[in-house]
Amino acid sequence: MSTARAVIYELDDDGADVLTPAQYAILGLLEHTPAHGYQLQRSFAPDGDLTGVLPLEQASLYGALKELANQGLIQGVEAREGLRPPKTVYQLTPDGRRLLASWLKRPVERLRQVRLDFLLKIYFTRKHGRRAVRSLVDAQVSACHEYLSQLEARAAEIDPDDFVYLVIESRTSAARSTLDWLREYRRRL
Amino acid sequence: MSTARAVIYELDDDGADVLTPAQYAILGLLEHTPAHGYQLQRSFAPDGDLTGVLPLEQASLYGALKELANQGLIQGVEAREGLRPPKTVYQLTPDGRRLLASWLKRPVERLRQVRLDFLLKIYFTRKHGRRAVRSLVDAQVSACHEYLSQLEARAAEIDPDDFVYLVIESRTSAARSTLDWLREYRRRL
DNA sequence: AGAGCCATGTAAGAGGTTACATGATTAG
DNA sequence: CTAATCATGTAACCTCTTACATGGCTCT
Repeated sequence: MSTARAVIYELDDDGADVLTPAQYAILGLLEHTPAHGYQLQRSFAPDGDLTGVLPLEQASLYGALKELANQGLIQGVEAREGLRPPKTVYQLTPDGRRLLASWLKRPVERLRQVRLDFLLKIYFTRKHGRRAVRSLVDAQVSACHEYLSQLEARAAEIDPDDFVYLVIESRTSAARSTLDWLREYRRRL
Repeated sequence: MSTARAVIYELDDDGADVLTPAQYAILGLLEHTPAHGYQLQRSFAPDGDLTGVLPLEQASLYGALKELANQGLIQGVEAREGLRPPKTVYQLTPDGRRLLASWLKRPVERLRQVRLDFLLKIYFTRKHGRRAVRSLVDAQVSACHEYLSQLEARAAEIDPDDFVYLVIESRTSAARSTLDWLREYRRRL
């Protein structure tokens, strides 16, 4: 309990991710429909929606569920059907719901997260309607734009023959094309 | 010894990476000048060339050196200066040299490796002259091009309203811009 | 009767990070 | 004399992955 509250405070402070992408994904999947481990696993399986975005082994999934329950973000209830081994059906707690909501609103910080965490956020935000998606994309565009400015400022200070320049340049080009892609996506929304 | 040979065979078979990027980087640094751990550390330190490309903790560095020595890819000789604690100066073995050369020639497989492993290869290949760099970049352009074709083929089979389509599209755009960057770099060589 | 699905977990190992431990030399 | 630098390592911990263990149910 108190651990979960501490988590929320941290979030208010610096807005950093306190869970792994997989853990947020689980919260997202539980937002509208409670489920047990095996059901969740299907979302990450070869023909599930999240394949390709986020591979998640079965062992990691059950580990994540236990961890989320420990932190008071989800709550499990045992359900029995006949003589089968009991399954634990999980649902979000208020804390979990808050944490998910704050994660969904926040754009990702690093460029490489755009192709993973950001797409994940889009996936769950879609269920909140187009306006929510637009606002997330806008926030991400701003974040990428700022990142790009920082890179360009750094590049200006470096000798173009230096290896470091090549590295920065590579990142700059990646940031620009990510920005282009985001804007194009935004345009179509 | 026999371990190292097995490694070489594996390489000939499927051309997969058998070492971590950090380990290859160490081989690369040792190619022309033998060095001890503390010297190598400087290359990864805040003002070293490889900062930003490959962060490497000191504990990991010494761990990697031990592992490379175990595999017979580098060989260490103890050196003493006065009463100071002895330092171990490492140099490449013939096996290590072969493994490095084959890694340097090979383009990276995954898109996300372009911004790390590939730049690393460029860094070391530069010391072999412009022709070597050109040939590496050409190989990488081909690899990316093939990857892009595969993505486009997959995208054609998917319903554009599906979330998976968005994922593939994101990758496609990343692949295209990587390819653009590579070609632009190649043009300037 | 056997294959495959439902459903959950443990165990072992690899790899990486943080922190600590050691101790001499050099610069200010 | 004190701080920084030289130089190497160990120990505890965390996470992730692979593999195995369990056992009932459903369909053919």
